[in-house]
Order: sequence, then C-alpha cells, then structure tokens
Amino acid sequence: MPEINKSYEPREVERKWYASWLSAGAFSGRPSHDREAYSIVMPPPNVTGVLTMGHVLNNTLQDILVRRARLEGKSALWIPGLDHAGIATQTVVEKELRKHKKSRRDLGREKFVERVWEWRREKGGVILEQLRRLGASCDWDRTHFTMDPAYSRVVLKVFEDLFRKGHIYRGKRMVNWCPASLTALSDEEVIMKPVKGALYKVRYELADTPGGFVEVATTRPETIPGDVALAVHPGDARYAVLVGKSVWRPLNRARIPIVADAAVDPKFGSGALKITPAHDRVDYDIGQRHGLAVLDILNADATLNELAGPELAGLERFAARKRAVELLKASGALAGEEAYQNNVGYSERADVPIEPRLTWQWWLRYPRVEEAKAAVRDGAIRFHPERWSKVYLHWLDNIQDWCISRQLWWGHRIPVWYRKGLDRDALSPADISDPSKVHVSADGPADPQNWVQEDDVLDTWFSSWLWPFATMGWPDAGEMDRAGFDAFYPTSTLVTGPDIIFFWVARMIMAGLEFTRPGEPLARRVPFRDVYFTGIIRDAHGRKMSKSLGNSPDPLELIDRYGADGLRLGIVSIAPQGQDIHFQEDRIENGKNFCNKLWNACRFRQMSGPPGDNSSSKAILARIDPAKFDADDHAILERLLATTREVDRCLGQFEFSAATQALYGFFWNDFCDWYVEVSKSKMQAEDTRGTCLALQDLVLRQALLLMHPFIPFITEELWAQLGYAGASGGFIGEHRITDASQCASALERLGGRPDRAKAESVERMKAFVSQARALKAERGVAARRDVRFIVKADPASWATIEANMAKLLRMAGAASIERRDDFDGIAAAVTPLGTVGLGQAASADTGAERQRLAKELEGVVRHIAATEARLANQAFVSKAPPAVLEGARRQLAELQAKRAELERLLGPAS
RNA sequence: GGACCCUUAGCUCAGUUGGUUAGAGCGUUUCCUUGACAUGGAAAAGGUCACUGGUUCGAGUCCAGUAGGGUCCA
Repeated sequence: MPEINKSYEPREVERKWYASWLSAGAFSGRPSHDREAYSIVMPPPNVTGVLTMGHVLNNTLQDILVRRARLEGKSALWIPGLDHAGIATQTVVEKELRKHKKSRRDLGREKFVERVWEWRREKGGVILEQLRRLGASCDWDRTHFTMDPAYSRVVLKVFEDLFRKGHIYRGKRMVNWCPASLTALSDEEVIMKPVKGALYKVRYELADTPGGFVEVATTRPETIPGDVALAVHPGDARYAVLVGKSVWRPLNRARIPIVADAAVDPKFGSGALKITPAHDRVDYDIGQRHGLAVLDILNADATLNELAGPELAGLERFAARKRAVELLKASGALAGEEAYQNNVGYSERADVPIEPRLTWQWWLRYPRVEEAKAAVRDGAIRFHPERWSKVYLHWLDNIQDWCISRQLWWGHRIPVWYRKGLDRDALSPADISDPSKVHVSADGPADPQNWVQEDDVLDTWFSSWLWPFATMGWPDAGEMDRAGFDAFYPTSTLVTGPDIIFFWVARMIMAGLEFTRPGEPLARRVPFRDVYFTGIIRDAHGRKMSKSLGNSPDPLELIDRYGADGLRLGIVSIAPQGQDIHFQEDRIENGKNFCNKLWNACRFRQMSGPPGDNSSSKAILARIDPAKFDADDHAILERLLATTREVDRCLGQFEFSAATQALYGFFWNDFCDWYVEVSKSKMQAEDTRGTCLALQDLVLRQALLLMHPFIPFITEELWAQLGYAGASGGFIGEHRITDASQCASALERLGGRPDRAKAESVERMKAFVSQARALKAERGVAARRDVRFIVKADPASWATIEANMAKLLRMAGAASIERRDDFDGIAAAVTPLGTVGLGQAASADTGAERQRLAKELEGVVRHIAATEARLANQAFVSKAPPAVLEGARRQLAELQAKRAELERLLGPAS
C-alpha cells in the first residue's frame, strides 16, 4: 500500500479519477429491468456560456442526487446538453463580425448561419468541459444540443402538430420589440425597471376655439407626431363638451379628434391622454375601439422615420425626445415639466428599453393549462420549497398567449412556406389555414420552387420546453426504446433556479402533458416529479453577481485553489434551503480544510496498523469482536447510525446544506476529535487493537459512502487507498450504500448493537475531560501532561472513570486521576462524573477561580428558582405531558445536587 | 397596487409537529509544534431570538399588527 501524502493534493487526484470514470463508462445511464430508474436532465446552459457560481451550485446538487442514486443501486442517468440561445449567440457572432466592419446582412442568411455553426464548433460549449472539472457525472455520450438535426426536427414537428391542432396562429398584434436585437420578445423576456425621467405637460390647441387648449401629460414627447387623437374619460365633466371636437397636434402639426374612452384614468395628469396607437398597448386598444389610424413613426431600430415630420425624422429616440421638448418649448406648447419616475420595460438580453410595436408574429395558445395547474396543485409534481407553486399557479391563472417568433437568423426557422407572390401582410386567418396558400410542415413543401419560407425563427424556449423528452428519443419509437424513455421518463428531479419558473419549468410541464404518452394518466405524462429550486448566488453584501460589478469569482480559479471537492462542499454547505446565498470564500476554504481532515484521518488509520480485509462490509464486520467494545465504540457506532439516518432524511427532503453539516459534525467532532483520540490508547492494548482498527475501517467506509456524492474525487481516492475497492478494484460508486436500519441489523447479527446507555456515558466523559482541561487552562498548565487530578465521585461515576482510565488520562493530559472523597477547595469543577480538582498546590489566581465557581452557582440558583416556580404552577403540573414533567423533576434534583457541591467548594468564605 | 420571503452571537446561517439553561461555522481572545492533520488541537468570551400585542401551563417556534430589508407579478 502506498504511503499517503501529508496533505491532500486535489489536482492530480481529480484528473486521474475523472479520466478513469470516463474510460470505464461509469456515468453511462442504461435502462434496467431489475433496478429502479433515477434520471435528471441538466438545465442546458447557453452554448455561449462559461461556468458561473450559479452553475457550480446547480450542477453540484444534480451530481449529488445522481451519485447518491447510483450508491443506492438505482440505474441513474444524467443527461447534459446545451441551449442554442438565439439572441445571445447571434449577438456574439455579430460582434465578431463587427470587428471586421461587417454585419450579418453583408454575409447573408445562409453564410451567417454557417458562421455561427463555426463559432459553435470552435468556441461554443466550453462550459461542458468546465463541468467535467467540477466532477459532474453526466452521461456525456448523451449530450444534446437544441440545434442538433434530430432535436431540430422534433421542434419543427411540434410546431406542425400544434399548428394543426389550432394552438398556433399568426397575428398582427402589439409585441415587445427590442430595438437593439431587432426582434420581438415574449412578455417574460421584458424586465420592468423604475426609471427616473420627466413628465411633460403639453398644450394641444383647440382647433375650433383659438387660444383654448387641452393640457396633456406625457413621458414620451417624441411620440407626439404619432398621436392620432386625445382621449378623455366619458364621465369626466371637465372635458364633456370637448368630446367630438378637434385639437392641433403640436408636433408635425395636424388636426386630431378628441374621443371618450373608459380606459382613460381621469386622475392621471390632466385627465386627458394622447393616443399613439402604434407605440402603446393601451393606446392601440383605444384606437381600435374608435376606428383610429395607426401612425407608426419609428423604425425597427427605434429611430424616428419620415412620418414623424422633417424636424424629428432620422433621430434616435432619446435624441428625438430632447429635440421634441425644445420644439415644444419654442412653440410655447410646453406648459411644464416635472421629475417623474415610472416603470419602463427593458429587454432582458440587450438591456435597452423595449418598444411596443405592431407586427405580424406567430403566437401559441398554451395547451394543457388546466392540467398543468392540477399537476402541481394535486402533487403529481412537487416543488421544493413548496411556496414556488403559488408563483407558478398565479402565472398560469393569468397566462397570455406566447409570442414564439423571433426576427433572428440563428434558431429553428419556422416551418411555414408562403405561396410565391402572396402579400404576406394581407393574409387572413382563413388564408393561413389554406394549404394552397400557406404550407406548414416540418418537411417543407414538395415543390419548394413555388414557395417562400417564413423568415422568422422560433423562440429558444420553444425548443427547450421539449428538453425532458426530446433528449430521450421522442417521438421516434425506436429511438425512445434505445434511450430508455420507458424507464427514465418522467425524470426524477429537476434542479433549477426560480428565475426560469415561467420561461422553462411551467412550459416544460405543459409540453410534457401535451406530447408524451397520450391518453395515459397525468402522473405518467409530467416531465419530472420533484423540482428543487436553488437560491440565487449573491456576493457577501447580498448584491447579485455580475460582470460589471466584478464581484463574481471564477469557479475554475476556485477549483485550482481549493479543489473541486472543496468548492462543492463549500458551496453546498452555505446554500440555505429556499433562500438566496451569500457567497463567502472562507466557506469554500472550509470545504478544502474538511477534505484535508478526511485525508489525514485516513492517513492516520494507515499508520496505525496493518490493513485488514476491507473488501466488503461483511469482511470488516468479521474482524470485529463486540465483546471488546467499550463505551466509545458504542457511542461512535450510534453516532454513525444517526448520521446515516440524518443524511438519508436530508437528501430525501432536498436539505443539502443540513446533510453536509451532519457529515461535518460527525466526522470532525465525533470521529476525529474524540473517537480517533481515544483510539490511540485502545490501539496500544493488544486485546482491543484489532477490533478498534476494524471499527475505524467500518466507520471510515460508511463515511466515505455517505460523503461520496458531495466530494466524489477524494472519497474515490481514499476508497482505493484503504482497500475498500477490494481485489476487483471497482469504483466506490459501484458499491451499495446501506441505510441506517440495514447497518443496525448487520451489527445486531454480530451481537454489536450500539448500547444507548453506554453511549451516553461517553457524553459524561467528554464533559469531565472538557472541564478538566479548562481547569488546566485556568491554571496556565494547559500544555502540561503530568498534572494530577483528584476527584470526588459516587461509586458509579468512579467505576466509569476507572474503566476508562487510560483514555481519560490521555484526553485530559494528566498523569493520574485519584479518588478522594474528602477533597475540597476552589480549584475544582463540578462535572457529571463528580467534582474534579487539580492536585497541584494552589499557586494560581484563586480570585478568578472563586469568581468562576460563584458565577456558575449563580446560574444554577437562578435555574433552580425557575424550575421550582414551574413545578409549583398547578396548571403546568396538571396539563404538561408526563415526560416533560418528569424531565423537570429530574433536572431539579440534578441542579440541587450541583448547587450543594458548588456551595461546599466555595466553602465558609462565600 | 397584489403575492411571497427574510429579520436569531461581530459575520453567514441552523433551530423539524410549541416543552430542560437557543446551536454551528467563520471571526475574536488565551494557550499548544504531543508520534494523522497548524488546512491542526485545547479552552474561553459573545445572543432580553426586529418591535408590539394575543393564544397557551409553556412561544425563537402559532396568530394579528408595526418597522426595516429583499424577490416576483401588475
């Protein structure tokens, strides 16, 4: 057996094992007849993406679930992949082109798309490589990309299908237009932001009453040339006589009517609203009701066009706003201007204000909305934390049709062909469903020369909403069979962020319900059973991580410094359930330190004695003689079982952080700080040595299994080093983890069931040792190991001390512990194993010792008073459960004994 | 405007159905290179659980309200 390094060096270990796992196909998910299936689909990162802390958290959690499933003997599958990210990717490539002073239009559609593919092949998807460094145990052979030919065909087929079913239609409606990306966006891609601007009061002169005017408040004076009317509330007495009259539009002067419409809020501004149907949703609706023209004064890039009049045409919208204000001022139409804050929609991707714009787009009426609600409301899908289901249901209750077309070139081109020569702007709904005019199919028309394909592509989310089943061969029966659709669908758990609950989660649920296993029960059609929403990672001050703030650490650098395991353990341990995460690098350092502790504990085991047969838990158990167990053996086994139970429970409830804390506490405190230390005595005694070593092997084995999902690399390495892999040399992931009850019954069969009472006596010993050490520290002799303790103990306590003498001497750092029932003095402490004192002559600060005892006595007295008061309360005695009552009485007795002893020590002087 | 979440030690967070004197890690103070680990060990200090009221024998925990912070939707 090779000697283990003094400290854990992750780099080489990680590289070595990841390569071994890959070459052995350890991550490949194969459907199995006799094993339960467990599957996860990775939320596909953007092909343009690089690894962020958010990805680290998200994918670590998925890896934990998948690796744990493997240990539980399930047939586990984790499907990775990439999202083509229409706007983001197109923007990246366009930016590259711009460096060479070219635009995508210079290349033309076909060449540009080829260029994007080139980019994808060369630079796209580096994030998947980075995930390997994190240790992600995905089945990489099943990596999918939303633009792959097979996946693309599924997307187009789905479009065709939904079109035939009447869910998809073409409509000229107001959309959210991004003037930077030059495309429509869905409502979900618009972020409302409060913006500080100005509210301008503009006078519209009455056409028939020279000198009279109507005042209108607006934040967007540059749109005045697009006004086609003013509107007032029909019940607004101030304007009743003016309805039906006209005013002069103050920019690009023209006569426009005053109409009455209930949508006007009479309390806003002057109560009169300027109507610009081309540039506002509400205005558009009002315009429709009153038969008003739509006067579009903006170009696609939000510069003003010639319809805005010669003075504003050609200006960019914000420059035009400035110019409009100047013009209004000059003409005397500007009545006032005040600071004003309102909410403005911004493009999520380009971060510029969107423009409402009237355009032809393709829309989807969502299928299966009611079923999608029922799936979550009735528990076929469980959200964790549960409260997100409210957000989900609220969105579905107010659902709007989805604008699925995008004016981009990178993406799935909509499979619609128009008969050559048709005026697309004039097509009626009847024309759209007339196959002689419009062809809709994934395959395209048989006579393409007579048709022209739709220019638009589909929203990226229109492909990713199919992810859970399109990655499993759907809809081709043969492919589904090969992919194991039958076993792996529905997937088990989805791990994602709450920020894409509408974009992705809700839509996947509807897609799954609509497309998979028609006619079967809902629970078989949903795409996943559990959804775990992670928190958002913020910096230490609670700010969102962003490139511009520079507060986002580079995960790869963190891996270099702390190891992948350290990073994983650190990040999981600070991720509270359901809350955002405040990132602190010292927590990542904790993860690294834990790995080092684990490493050294195993190293110590190797140095402590010859390796026994560790090839199976059975082999280890055979080396254990329960007759040799002392209290510490019972205690460590009991803690091992409790920890096994706790980790089991935590993972079942997605309490990842709690699981790491249970493991951390068990391993560091219970095992290293106590059990390993007391073992040092036991391993010196020939008759307890073998059992003690075997017990360490047993505990370490189970600990490695429990920890492996969290820190896969180091556990794999130690698994091999300590001989758990056996002669066959299998990976740790190929072994089965046993749950607490299986562990317990294995011990029971051996006659080594942990004894609760004996385990509890260890707690008393720990308290005894701790107080003895404190006495030494107080006397300034903490480092000395030759001190003599004297103890006044009852026979039972003394028996415990005697039986564990060697260990207690070692742990307390003492030369002797002697029983002396007449001992008193204040260099002492009252412990659960009696009153312990230092035997040395009292040379230290007796004042400090007296103060400590007095302070303790004070606390005890106060506590006694409180307990007596409780027990004197008739209502408490009659209503509290017997166990609580009994506990209070026992506690009171203990406290009284402690008080008596403290008073005795403090003596007559007190 | 509607909905949800948070407020516990200097910091970041636990605290399961109400039940002994509220815990952890980091940080702080003091001590220690003892033969796994200084990426370590030992000891210690540190909290009227945001505030106000209510329910209860008993509230960090349940209810109502107030204040502050955050998120989502309009």
